[in-house]
Amino acid sequence: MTELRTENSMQPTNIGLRRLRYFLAVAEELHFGRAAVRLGIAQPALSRQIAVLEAAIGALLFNRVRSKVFLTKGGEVLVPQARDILLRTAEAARSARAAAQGAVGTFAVGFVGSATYSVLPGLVQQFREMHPAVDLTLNAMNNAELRRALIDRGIDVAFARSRLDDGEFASESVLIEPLVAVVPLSSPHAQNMSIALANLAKENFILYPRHPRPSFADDVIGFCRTAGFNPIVAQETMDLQTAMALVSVGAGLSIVPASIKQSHRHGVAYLRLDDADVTTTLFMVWRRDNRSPLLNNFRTVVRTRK
Amino acid sequence: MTELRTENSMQPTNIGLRRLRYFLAVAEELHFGRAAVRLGIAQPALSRQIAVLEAAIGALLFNRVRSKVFLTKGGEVLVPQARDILLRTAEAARSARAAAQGAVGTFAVGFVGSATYSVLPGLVQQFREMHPAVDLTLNAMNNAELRRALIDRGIDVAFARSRLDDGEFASESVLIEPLVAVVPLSSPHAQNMSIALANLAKENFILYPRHPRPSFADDVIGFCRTAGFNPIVAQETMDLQTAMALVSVGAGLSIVPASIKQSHRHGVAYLRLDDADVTTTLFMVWRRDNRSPLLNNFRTVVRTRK
DNA sequence: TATGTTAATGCCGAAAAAGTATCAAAGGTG
DNA sequence: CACCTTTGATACTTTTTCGGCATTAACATA
Repeated sequence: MTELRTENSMQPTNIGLRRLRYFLAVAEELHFGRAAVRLGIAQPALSRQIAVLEAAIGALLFNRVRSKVFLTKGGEVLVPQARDILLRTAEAARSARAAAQGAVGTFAVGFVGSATYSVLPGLVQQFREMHPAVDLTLNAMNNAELRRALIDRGIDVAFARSRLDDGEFASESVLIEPLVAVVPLSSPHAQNMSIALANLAKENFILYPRHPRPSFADDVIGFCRTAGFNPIVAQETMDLQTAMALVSVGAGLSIVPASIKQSHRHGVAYLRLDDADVTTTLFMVWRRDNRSPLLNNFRTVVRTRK
Repeated sequence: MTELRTENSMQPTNIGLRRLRYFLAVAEELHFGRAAVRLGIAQPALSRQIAVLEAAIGALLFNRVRSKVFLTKGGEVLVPQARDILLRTAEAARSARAAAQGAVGTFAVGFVGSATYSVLPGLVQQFREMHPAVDLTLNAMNNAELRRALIDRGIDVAFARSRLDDGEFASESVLIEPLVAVVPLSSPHAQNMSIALANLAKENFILYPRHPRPSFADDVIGFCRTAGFNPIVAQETMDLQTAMALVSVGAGLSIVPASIKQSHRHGVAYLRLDDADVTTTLFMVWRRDNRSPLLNNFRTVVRTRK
């Protein structure tokens, strides 16, 4: 995150942000045609750009097993990094513009990726409207990184699925949401509106993230045990999007926060879980000794939002 | 770092990795003509690409004042982020390829940015030649992040300018190098081969990094105090490259590790410092309980390299 | 005022990307 | 098994972007 010489050894200039966006679209749809529609381009153009990207990287990113597309191991590794790069690019542009226009203050928000599906986008937008001159930055991290960033004062608030318990921190519950099961449309369960976890004991589970443990995947395993079974873990993915993509092609089912339903995905059905207390809570966490007035303003936005 | 939805709100598709590379070249040279030569393109093409980038970001990145080019505040903010994005892109491609080819193991190296000028590139290259199937990843961090990453086992070894003292860590000095003063060619001192710090008491110092403190900047201040004066800090920059660029246009002088001399920069001269013990040491740090055989192999490379 | 330096502009050709049409391979169906 | 559907790849054309060269504009300096 600091300086690094530029000149040497950044060879394959054939990667490009556009191609990374295209790659992510295909990775998320696992379908060239639909990905092309989503990107607003024709399918042949997409096929070729992916081919160019694969050549630049020096490895196949997708297995085209006739009429089905899967991520290769390499593609799976690339997905979260590509998202990260695109996010950082957007953030870099934002913060550069803010700095150029003479930002009055800065306010840094850290969050777990899954928070982007629920309240976070609205909160950020509202705060930015109220404080256009403040350079609000966003940073996706896991729980361990969030805790460290709070301690180091690298961020002002964290949105996490735990309180990151620490005597120095204060926290507040922002959103309690139920978990839902995501199943392929081809599954017999897809007809139902809801299901009990116990009925999924024989199914293949796709869990995430693979690292770092303990993670959301362990919470899901815990709920299954409470329901009286150990889930069959067919696959572990690095992130939620990859898990959803695998569900959509019938590789198994996954358990996700209900807010994910907002991101419409082809080929999957969402089932309410009948089990009680199968929920996940999003917390806002901050340092008690943070006296920034922006923190108070931000908390006000969060509270009035609810 | 983790998942994040892609579809919405990543608007200005006009940024592009190529333009970021161009931007960095201009930022480092502070001169369109020389930057164009370095990039192997003509100057008008460069001017226009920078203009496109500025339009995409929505702010001027350079002040073109009287045939001198300066970074605006926005440009200064963008520099380290652009470097970070390019580095991450290269790393993403590397790790995806390694994963696709079935990496036998992974080995993560963290480092402070200034280490890229000395032994680190050679070590990495040598290790990769010896272990082509190992996915060696690189990550630039500051000291606080390095310590945390070691504790969290996010990296296997750290290269830092301190031992990151911790009972769990072992460390080894890799390189002790003198500091040198960097002055504009226009400075009267530029004629000399060396100088005593005390003779710089009246000069404007450009220090880095601005964050996080304590940092290398504080070390430099400490050396000056030992030499009997408090330096006049004309400017603090976010990174070494920006500091060097400011030196080259006459904004002041800076104190940097001697290995920086390898990156040839126009308009500056490097002066040895006569003062004794004005040095900086690069340490390799790792966890005592890390039993990875790759760690031992890496240490062997480091030792035989010396 | 003349001259030199340096970034911006105009214009044109080259390269990259996207569109349309079409093909080929795999799976499903009667 | 013939036939149809689905889906990604290929061929070819059009559009857009990028870069080069020549020139200009803005300063600075002699």
